[in-house]
Amino acid sequence: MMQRLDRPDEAGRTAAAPAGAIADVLVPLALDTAYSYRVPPGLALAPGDVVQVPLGPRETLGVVWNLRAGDGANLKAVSGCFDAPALPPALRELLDWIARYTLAPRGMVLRLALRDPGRGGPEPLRLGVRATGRLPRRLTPARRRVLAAAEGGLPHIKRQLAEAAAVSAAVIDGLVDEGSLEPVVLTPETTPLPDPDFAPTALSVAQQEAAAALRRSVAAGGFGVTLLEGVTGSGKTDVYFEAVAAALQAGRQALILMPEIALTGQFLSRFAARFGTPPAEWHSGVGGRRRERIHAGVASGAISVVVGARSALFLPFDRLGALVVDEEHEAAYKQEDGVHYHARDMAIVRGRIEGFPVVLASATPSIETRVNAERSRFARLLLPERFGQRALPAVTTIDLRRDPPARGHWLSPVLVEAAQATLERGEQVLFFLNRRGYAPLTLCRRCGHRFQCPNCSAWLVEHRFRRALVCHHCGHAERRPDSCPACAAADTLVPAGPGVERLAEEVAELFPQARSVVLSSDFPGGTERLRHELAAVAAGEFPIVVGTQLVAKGHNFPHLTLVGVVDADVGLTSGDPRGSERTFQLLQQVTGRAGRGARAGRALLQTYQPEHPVIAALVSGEAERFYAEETAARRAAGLPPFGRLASLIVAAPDRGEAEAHARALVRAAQAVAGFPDDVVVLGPAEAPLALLRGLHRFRILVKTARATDMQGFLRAALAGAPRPPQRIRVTVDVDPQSFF
DNA sequence: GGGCAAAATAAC
DNA sequence: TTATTTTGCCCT
Repeated sequence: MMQRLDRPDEAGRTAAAPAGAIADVLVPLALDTAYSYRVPPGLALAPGDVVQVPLGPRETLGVVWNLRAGDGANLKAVSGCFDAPALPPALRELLDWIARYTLAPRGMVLRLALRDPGRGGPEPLRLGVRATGRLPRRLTPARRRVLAAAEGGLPHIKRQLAEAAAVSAAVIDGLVDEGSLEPVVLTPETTPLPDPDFAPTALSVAQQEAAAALRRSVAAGGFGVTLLEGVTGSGKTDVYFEAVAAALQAGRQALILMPEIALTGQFLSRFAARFGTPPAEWHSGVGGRRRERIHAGVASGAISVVVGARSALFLPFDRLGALVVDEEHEAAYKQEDGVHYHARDMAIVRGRIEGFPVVLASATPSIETRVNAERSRFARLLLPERFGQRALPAVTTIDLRRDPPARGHWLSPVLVEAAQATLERGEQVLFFLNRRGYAPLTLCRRCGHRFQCPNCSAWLVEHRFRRALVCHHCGHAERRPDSCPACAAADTLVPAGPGVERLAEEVAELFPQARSVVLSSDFPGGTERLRHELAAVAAGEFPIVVGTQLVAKGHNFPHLTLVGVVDADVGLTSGDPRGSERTFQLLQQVTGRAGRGARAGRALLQTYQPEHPVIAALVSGEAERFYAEETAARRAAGLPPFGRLASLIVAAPDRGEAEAHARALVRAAQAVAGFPDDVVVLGPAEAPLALLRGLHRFRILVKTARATDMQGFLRAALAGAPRPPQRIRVTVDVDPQSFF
């Protein structure tokens, strides 16, 4: 694995500078500068090589960022070079760019692209068998079938050959003993490459036009961004598959990015149906050896298509010809710890550096992407209709002021009646409520005490199944007491408001004869069982589904014809600058789940504010109007994508300390930059992971609409701040387009 | 000033 | 990130 000094250079490369060379090596630590090392004679190095270098008293991994002449007599020497694929120049350029843009140390950005080479050792050799042409002494019918299947002398995997010949593995072993088959080592390249001409999909006219446009831009090569916008069910996937096919036909590679949650088996088989083989899969669940294999395959070109979550963006592709960002509006593309980056934006940067087209696909694009399309920075392709003449679900509101639920209930009689009728027709109903747990607030009906998180300002949410009060902000959990902690009265605690668990209780009472299931991210039994239940829902096993936003993503439910949104106002009043956009996207996706099977669907939104622009847009189907209004509102408020925003995040184990330091930083920033109104403390910044690590985080929002150099501003703010007191960390997040 | 733990800092 | 150095705090 390691090419040590005492071993000859197996790759056979000649040493770059025999007179003596110096390598500038970047190590994956919180360091911004590459360190210089002497290249020992006999070690052939090239920029991008993964090397081992001494660092202080230990040895560490690094990447050669630059090579230059010089004897480097006063420097430590590079210890060795790994047999891992070198980082292509364009990828190094991307990493430098991201470091500069996000103000992260270059070493931390490098970390994103390095996955411990050498760990796990070499790939275990897979053994296969190959026909030798020698006949066995006795030729039985079973043996005849095996030899027929193995004809041609190509190597076969034992199990697959046995299956193809409809015999047991014992027959194969027998033939090996006879010398008719010989064992051979299978090379990893035996994995078939996706075939762009395997099974082209029949496309609608609108799809054909969009696909042709994408094919043209991929075939022409060069950088460009295209927004592929299509209502749910319009067949965006089939269209961007054609972009992937065009890249393959041009002899190039393709990458499809998806939010991790959308990467389902359903998607992979769809890909296999089009290209004859599933793509390489890259996400947090892919571990060890497989990761390394994909890494190497991508670098060598043995892998031509990868489908992956945001980190796949840093794979060492050499010949990328197309990059698709599916569900581009998803917040999951934003990395919130370590290096703060938005994978969609960085995908575009990679496209610009390497010169290939980028496709952003969504039924509900983000505001910034729509603005970029309107300003012609992105091309826009629209799929306005559902595939196969299927109508979009009719969306109507239930005005809760006029048709309120019965006391202590949450479902309006109008919705209950519609659900009843749907169930009688043998169709499926989804009650959607984006609130986990039993009740969002617990209070004492004697003294009015409300349970609040000790760390955050949020209320504690009752989870009846777990018998706990949980903070959805930071993960803090405590046992639900029997008596009020404030006034000590017993049995006076009451749940206020509904969560999905409580809704399920009401549903069971209203429709006792119908099987129902509750689906949310805290589903008991973990991801495995959850996936199983989702499949059962898709198969129509549950007439009633009660679910949170989890059911809005990825899965297709062909039996679903009625979606009842129990509280359409959730998220509209939260004060989040992206609240309207998020709610619109979520409800559009959820209501779009109805009527994707044989029968038409409809959706009912329970709301107190039917006239709200988001609700009105959903009902009228005028997405365009929503985008126009929201864009105008953003422009007026100086919010993204019009205001330039960045943030400093101040973290410390102690809440008071973190806040005090955040305020000190704001004062320093104001003094240095002199825009008193454009620096605001927001906080506490939610960050479940940070809090699990025992850190409280405060976010300072820097809003500079004027043509100020954002980076200069931030550096000045940090430089002018008092020296950070002990145990406080400040991280910087520059993200003008997608702040929240 | 010793002994110990926590915090700060250098790493080519 | 990790190993080493410095600082802070309690004690005698």
